[in-house]
Amino acid sequence: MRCFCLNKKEVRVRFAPSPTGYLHIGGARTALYVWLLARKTGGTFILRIEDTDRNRFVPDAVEDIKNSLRWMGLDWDEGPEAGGEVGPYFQSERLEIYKEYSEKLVSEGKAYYCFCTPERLEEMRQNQERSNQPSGYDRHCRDLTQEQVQEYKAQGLNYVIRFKVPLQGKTEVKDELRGKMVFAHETLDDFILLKSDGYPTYHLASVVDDHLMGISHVIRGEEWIVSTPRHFLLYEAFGWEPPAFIHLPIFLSPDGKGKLSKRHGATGVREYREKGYLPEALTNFLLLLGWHPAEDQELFTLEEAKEAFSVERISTSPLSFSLDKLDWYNGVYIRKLSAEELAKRCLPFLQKEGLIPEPCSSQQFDYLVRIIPLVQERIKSLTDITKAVSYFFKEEIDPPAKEMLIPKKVTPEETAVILKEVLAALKEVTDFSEATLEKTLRELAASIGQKPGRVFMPVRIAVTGESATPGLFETLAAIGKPRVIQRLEQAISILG
RNA sequence: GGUCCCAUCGUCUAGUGGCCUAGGACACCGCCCUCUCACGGCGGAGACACGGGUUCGACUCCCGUUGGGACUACCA
Repeated sequence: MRCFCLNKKEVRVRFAPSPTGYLHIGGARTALYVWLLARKTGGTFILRIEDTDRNRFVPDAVEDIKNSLRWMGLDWDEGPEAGGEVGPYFQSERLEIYKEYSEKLVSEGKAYYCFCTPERLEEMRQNQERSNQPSGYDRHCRDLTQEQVQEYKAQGLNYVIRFKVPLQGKTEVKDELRGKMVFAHETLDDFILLKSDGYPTYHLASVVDDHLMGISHVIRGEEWIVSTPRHFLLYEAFGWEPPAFIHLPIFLSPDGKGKLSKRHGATGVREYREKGYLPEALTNFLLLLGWHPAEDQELFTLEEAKEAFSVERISTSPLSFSLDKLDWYNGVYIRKLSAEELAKRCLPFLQKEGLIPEPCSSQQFDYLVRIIPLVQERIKSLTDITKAVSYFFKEEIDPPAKEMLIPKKVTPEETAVILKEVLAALKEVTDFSEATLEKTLRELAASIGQKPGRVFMPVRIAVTGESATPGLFETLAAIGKPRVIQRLEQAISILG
């Protein structure tokens, strides 16, 4: 039975991404849950940048992470730009702290200097693999004497600091969702705390920082479960009380094979943004990926999620997600937007396609706002807007193919006659409004003895070049008489 | 290989021993609405991995099997 009781002490939680790439969709889900827990409990949400890997550092990753979080509506109380009492919030600026704490463990005999070269380690690993032995450091330097250490240091050899894992016994760790897990010490090796470049490993840095920053709950991906005993061992070595741990189920690839990775399409939040997804849709989608409300409910604003969220309803099984649901959410939220708001959000996509100039005149924008309601329930992504409105903005459309203009079971000649009748009738219309156009065209169809559809379809294609469009009359009205006449004439000449 | 985690419709999930003939959502199929497409409405198909226990009674508890996954770096 899961039981999650908030301690009396204040909730301080952190999202601690590593700037080795753009904000990953899985990271975004973690950030969401962490933020939700903070907001739900009136706690503090901290953003901490774990930039301790100099080799994989990506220069604009921090910017991307901050932008993506903001785009999703997740604000942080402490961290980069926000400041805070327990900074700095970049681990690369806390090197002295890690050095101090790791040296402290060495002096207490709980950690030791290791001078093994990468080459030796590599060879050891290969031997272990070849003989099917469990992998792990062979503790070659664990029992070096003071003198040996001094000598190696004097020689200028590179060294790391390793944690001295007890040879016997076991460590019991607790996950708030999964309960207790036991790890025998024999299965743990003497992991590195401080690398030879003076940077800490994740294990050291996260434990030290979580303690120093007063973190109450660690929410992180399931891939960290097997490292948790190391972290408990560290808390114990320092004499600190460990926080509560909550491991989130990982995202599997849509084909169910392995972790979600770049091979399986978009993994970065920015990619979803560029693909025309709304932040409302993405967060709602992510919210229900691994968490479920007490009462069935599919639609959540961030505000509602803040109310409803609870750690104990997070699921534990790994999940492979399909984007179908995200597309559905996107459509739902697109339909909820006001015409003006949707127009604003679509504008960059239209400008990128060159359909609307940059900067956009107020007339252009007003026209867009007028068109939006016609296509609003027909697009499921912001990128769909360009195709949906192109014939409204273009002065001329590409001539439709002849076959396309001709309905089934109708001859080209008959189609031409119909379009000519329509052309003649529309030329007479002075009030080019939806209502008048509908009345005119319906009466015309009746007078020439044609079913409405037989008349409307060729007109639709002639004027838009598309067989699927918004309602014909509102479309004609929005395109305007001159262009409608011109496009009808173009179609008639194609048939002629 | 070793350690650990997980297991209900295709997908996300509800389910905490009798409320389950297993509920919802997306996707799928059909019908309705209709000038096309969409939206919307109605309906349909679709799952408790397997085997042992425990119990008057298991989707629910225990064990095993199988399957999936994570980790196994001077990466996080």
